[in-house]
Amino acid sequence: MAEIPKAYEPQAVEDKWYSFWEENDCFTADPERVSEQRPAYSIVIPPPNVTGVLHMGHVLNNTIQDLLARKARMDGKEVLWLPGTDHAGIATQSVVERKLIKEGVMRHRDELGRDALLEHIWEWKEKHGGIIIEQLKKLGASCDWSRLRFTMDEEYTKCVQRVFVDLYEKGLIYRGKRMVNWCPKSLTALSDEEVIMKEQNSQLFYFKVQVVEEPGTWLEIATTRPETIPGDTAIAVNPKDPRYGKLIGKHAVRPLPVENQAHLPIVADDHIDIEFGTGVLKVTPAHDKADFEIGQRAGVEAIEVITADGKMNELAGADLAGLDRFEARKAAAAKLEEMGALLKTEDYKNNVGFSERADVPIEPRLSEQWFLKYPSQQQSRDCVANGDMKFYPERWSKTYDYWMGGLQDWCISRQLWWGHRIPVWYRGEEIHCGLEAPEGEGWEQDPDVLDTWCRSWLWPFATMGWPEETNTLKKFYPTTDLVTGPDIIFFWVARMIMAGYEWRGDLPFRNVYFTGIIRDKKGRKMSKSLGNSPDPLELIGQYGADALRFGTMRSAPQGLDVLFDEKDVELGRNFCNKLWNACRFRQMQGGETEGEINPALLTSDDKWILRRLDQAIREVTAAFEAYRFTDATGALYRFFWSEFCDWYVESCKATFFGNDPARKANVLAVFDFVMGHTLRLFHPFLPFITEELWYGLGYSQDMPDDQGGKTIMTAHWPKAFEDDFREHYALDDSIDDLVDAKHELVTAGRNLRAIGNIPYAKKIDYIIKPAGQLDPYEVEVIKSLLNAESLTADVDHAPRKGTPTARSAFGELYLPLDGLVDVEAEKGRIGKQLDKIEKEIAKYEGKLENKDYVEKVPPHVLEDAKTRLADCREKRGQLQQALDYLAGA
RNA sequence: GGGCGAUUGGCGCAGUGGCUAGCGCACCGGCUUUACACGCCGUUGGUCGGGGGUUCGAAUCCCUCAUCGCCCACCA
Repeated sequence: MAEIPKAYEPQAVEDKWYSFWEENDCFTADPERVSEQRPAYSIVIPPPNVTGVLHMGHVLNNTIQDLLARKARMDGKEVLWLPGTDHAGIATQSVVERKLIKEGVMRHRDELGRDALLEHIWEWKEKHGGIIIEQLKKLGASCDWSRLRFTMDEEYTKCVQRVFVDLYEKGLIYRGKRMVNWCPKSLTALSDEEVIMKEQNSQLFYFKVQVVEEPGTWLEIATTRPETIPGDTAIAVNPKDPRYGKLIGKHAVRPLPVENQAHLPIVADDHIDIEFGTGVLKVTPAHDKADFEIGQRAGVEAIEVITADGKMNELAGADLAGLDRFEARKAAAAKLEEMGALLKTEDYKNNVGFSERADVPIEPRLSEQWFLKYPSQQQSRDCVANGDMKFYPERWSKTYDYWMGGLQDWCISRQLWWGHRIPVWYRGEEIHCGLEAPEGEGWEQDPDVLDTWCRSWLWPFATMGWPEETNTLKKFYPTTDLVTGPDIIFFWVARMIMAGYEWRGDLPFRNVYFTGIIRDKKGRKMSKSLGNSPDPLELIGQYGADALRFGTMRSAPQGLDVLFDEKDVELGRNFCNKLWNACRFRQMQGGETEGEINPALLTSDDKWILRRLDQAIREVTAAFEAYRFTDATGALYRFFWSEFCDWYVESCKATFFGNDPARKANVLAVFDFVMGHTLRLFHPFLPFITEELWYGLGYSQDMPDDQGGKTIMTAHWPKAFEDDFREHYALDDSIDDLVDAKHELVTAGRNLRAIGNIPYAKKIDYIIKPAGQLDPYEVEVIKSLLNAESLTADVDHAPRKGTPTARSAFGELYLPLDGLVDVEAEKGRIGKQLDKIEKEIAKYEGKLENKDYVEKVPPHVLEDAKTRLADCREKRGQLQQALDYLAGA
């Protein structure tokens, strides 16, 4: 740190140290090093989409992971932070398909064929796949890049197929024609979790049907989907409904299609809500989940009238066939009206399921798909309920438990090409499930691929070499922490837990930290269309990665959404600069680095800052244990800025600019001790600048050279002071009282300047009347902190009238100036304080006069109240005296 | 329809029965004080969403209402 710039310049520093860490294998986990003394710590990254770019959500999520990883290294653990990317089935395929269509390469994927399309996607992946990884490095992420995985890697693919085969053999996977959520745009089935319910402004159509057996009797039906009438195969009513009981078992005429007006049985079903609409439901088993079940119970057939891409087919009749489902709705309503069957239409708000990716209404559809019965359900549910696995914030465990209690089979096949092919082969009626195609001619592999999450759920162990019992797997599984968003608690977290138990016989991670959602400062979700989503790389360029990390962490309380404001990053930048300059100041004082601290020469301020440091270590360490990162940054911010810089460093100046070399050397030693600890406490949050300063100040000298040199990355995490340490340096409680009183006096003394309207730079004379024995050092420091020309200690000082006075337990401070005081303003100020004190006194007097209070309150509270009252009365006396001084001035 | 969360000075948050309700930002006033104007010093500002209850004592516990947000749910 020969030439230290006045302001911290992050760019060069960041690149330099990241390369250094990588070159020295600082991020590489070695299972061989794991031992009882060196426990393993592991965390797997939630793999970002391979073609994605870094956004603020990634910043939040990965900063937290990096904090945990770096803290664990400093705790002396062998750390594996395992990175990777996800191939993101539908998302990636749609992006590439759109691009190819735009470029005129194809109009539809069928033109190109499976292999050619996959080639294009791989090409795209190679081109854009590395971006996000490089961006994570910019953020400072200390991942073990030598273990980078991709969900479409050959080995990973093997794992996915192996799992499928295993589940198939266990009888947990089956194929069946069932109702699934069908996306008419992506032409694939979706799991329930991929369907988003949205409220829609729809219409409720009322129409009538004639009862066959009772001419003249009509049933009124309310529906939102008249276009599916041709697919109706029954009419259902509630058996308890007195209006319709006698009609059960009879038939009604289905009005559409006009060329085939079938007779439908009127059936009873408890599911029907008597209150809703007319209490009569048209049953369309092929196009509604509930209707499908009613149809099954009633034993009626299912007639499909809508095609895979959402159009009406021939069975819908001449009037509707070929129309899009939404056009058909209008056409069907019009037809009913024409027939005189439409009674009325009402505006109606209902919830409609949308495809998460394609954002079009899904179509419940009868389709041949693969389904999975979740394995290891009970264990997975129990481990969270009984606390073996902990969720932070804890409340998500309720959500988890609720979902685990209502598991439905999972539709895992997708009619896409980009993904893991289902390892099943067919030949005529024959079916074979296995990793390889069976011997012989004519076998055709199932064309479908597996749901994205059906691969992601193996992430914690499939990335570690499973099914081989690799050292990595042995030492680092189960992982320690998982950091993810609560939006994928079902998609991913729950399924990983089940997979972990099923194939490893153990939970996949011990703690799950759920981040909040990043929003803008107005609380809106970040989105491209709103343009409120800042580019993290730009922020890093402008403020530095440390600033971004610190700012984000500082505003991300556990369990709440993060209202992100660029101001936070600016604050992080300012903070780094403050840290930089404090170290720069140290550097300017010269002297030996990290000298021995001599207990005999410690000043009250030295002891005080050591005590504050001890407190900060405790707070930050506790905050880490509770995953409360805002608390950690808050404690550090306060300690470093308010306590260390504002008070300690300022008080050091009395010594640094004085002429007591022994004391100066000692203060420097304390400074280095505190700074060395402070840098380490900051390192997980501010990896770059702390490393730069660690080296710059020479604190790395005593570090063991066994790993990547003398980096702060592996410096030991500070420990709270032991008793013998406190005794050795005489860090007893009385220090706080002394120094607090001193600070109070100084603040009050500075205030006297404001009263006298004297600029801080102007050297002035103060007189102090100490309350007790006064150490010359204290006089020196107070003088320095007040920027006083002189500070005369005078036990017997009797101030003249009109003298502004400041006081604390330390003593009284006078500013003997004439004509500079706005007496009335000062009287008002003191009067205000007096009012406050009077209220306080009244409150405590009231309390202490209350018999119940005195009898029932715990002794220490009673004592506190008495002390407090006495203090207030004394203060009142002082204030009154101050008023006296002013009077007559 | 169920469940969860939030409601504390202008903004964002801390504070889960007991000292004077804290912090950051913003605001206001003053400072080119030789680490830092990405800074320093000093102020101002809150009857803790409303109501009720328990208690010697409530921001904190209970009940209730309100507003906002999220999740779950097959009323067509």
